[in-house]
Amino acid sequence: MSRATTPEAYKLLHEGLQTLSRIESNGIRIDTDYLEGAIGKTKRRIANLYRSLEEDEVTQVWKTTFGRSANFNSREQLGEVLFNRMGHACVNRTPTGRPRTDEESLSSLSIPYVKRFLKISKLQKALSTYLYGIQKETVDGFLHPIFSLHLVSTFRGSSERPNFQNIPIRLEWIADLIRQAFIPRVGHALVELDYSGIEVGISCCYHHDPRLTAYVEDLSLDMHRDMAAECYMMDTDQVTKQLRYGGKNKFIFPQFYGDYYINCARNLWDHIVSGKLSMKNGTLVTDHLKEQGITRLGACDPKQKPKARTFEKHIQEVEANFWGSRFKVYAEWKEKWWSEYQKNGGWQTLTGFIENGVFKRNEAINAPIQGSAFHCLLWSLTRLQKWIERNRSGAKIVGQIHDSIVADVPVDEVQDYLAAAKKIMTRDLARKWKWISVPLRIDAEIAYEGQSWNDKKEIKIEN
DNA sequence: TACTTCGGCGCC
DNA sequence: AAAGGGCGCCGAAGTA
Repeated sequence: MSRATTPEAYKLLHEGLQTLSRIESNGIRIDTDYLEGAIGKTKRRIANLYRSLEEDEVTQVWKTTFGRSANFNSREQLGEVLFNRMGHACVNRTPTGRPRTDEESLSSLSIPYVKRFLKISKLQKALSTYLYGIQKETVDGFLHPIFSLHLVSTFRGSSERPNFQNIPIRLEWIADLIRQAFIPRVGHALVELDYSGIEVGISCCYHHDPRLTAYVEDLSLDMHRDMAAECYMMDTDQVTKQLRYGGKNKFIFPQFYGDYYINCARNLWDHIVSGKLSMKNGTLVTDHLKEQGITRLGACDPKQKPKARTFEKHIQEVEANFWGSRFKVYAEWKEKWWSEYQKNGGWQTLTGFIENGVFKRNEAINAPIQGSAFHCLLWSLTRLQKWIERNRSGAKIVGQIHDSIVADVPVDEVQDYLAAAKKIMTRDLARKWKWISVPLRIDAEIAYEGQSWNDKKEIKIEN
């Protein structure tokens, strides 16, 4: 059970919902010709890949195992073929005891068939969830995703039919395929504004950890680079973009979400091994770690104590330092927040919402941060929509992705829109909520007329 | 045919 | 002491 307790909290949701209705009504323009072509091409690519596997031994075993009911899309059947018929060792199982057949488990087998199977899976996901998913919801060249405020336990928003909040972006070749379908209206540009590091910033408003606050305040500091250096035991000036990515997405964020050293060690290790990553000076990171006395990952078994000279042991120490020293105040806040929740059965967020119910430790600690961060976005969204109406702007907000706002803006209004949005999202919001104790920053990206969402490039905001 | 569960995977 | 926060959508497989 959760409620908007204060009048401001109620107003935030009430107005937010009206804004989201406007966004749904606006819709985003879709290049339907492109979509049709991309669907055809992707279908042919998938068919060709399957054809190239017809002679493979795995295909033959698959046929003798399943006969008429063979389904070469089925991961469950693949698991049966590989692990029970062909004798490959299954190291990963799901909670129900079935062999795990996710990308990570399968790619570690290094079987040519499997490599191609995974490629087909990626294309199939792109085709069914995205290309077809977008096409079947497009009406007269526009897509109108639904945006809700009542479905997420943390008070974040959600999106469906289709989900506008999980359009591929991480893998370039998939992003290329999907995002080209999203285009600006005639005479418009797509403008995307996102709060940089809003959840980390809002977390500081709860725990006031001085070291984390310093990272947020001082742009010359770089937490992700620093933690990559510590995890991979190198100087900060040896950290490449990819290694920084590992520090950020395989250590810092998982740690903030409540993960622990065993998973982090595994993922950090896999990151450098499967990517064959090097330091800036060209040395392979695995070779470098060897020089530092670390030759292997370690058992990564929760029941075993990590052994000396393993990467697992090292990351355990990094973790201990992370919470015991570096972000000690944050760690103390987590304990306090958790025990207060256990005592009271709920909490109140900085944005004026009361949340009651049964929560696990990690959920209780993350929910207020995630929800309050989204409320920053939601407030900005309504203010921006009001600015658009008041100024008779031709800008149309077309979507929201948790910490970002996507709008379709007349080309000659772009600078006005950017200036107004920056004022609202940073200065006005900080004035509205006095508890915001860190600087608010936004980044802007733009895709011009004739381009697509896939072409968005960073753009400076003039004050 | 309709529905549920599971595993998997896309995003923040 | 426990051990990854939040979603929506897909196909496969089983059940009603």
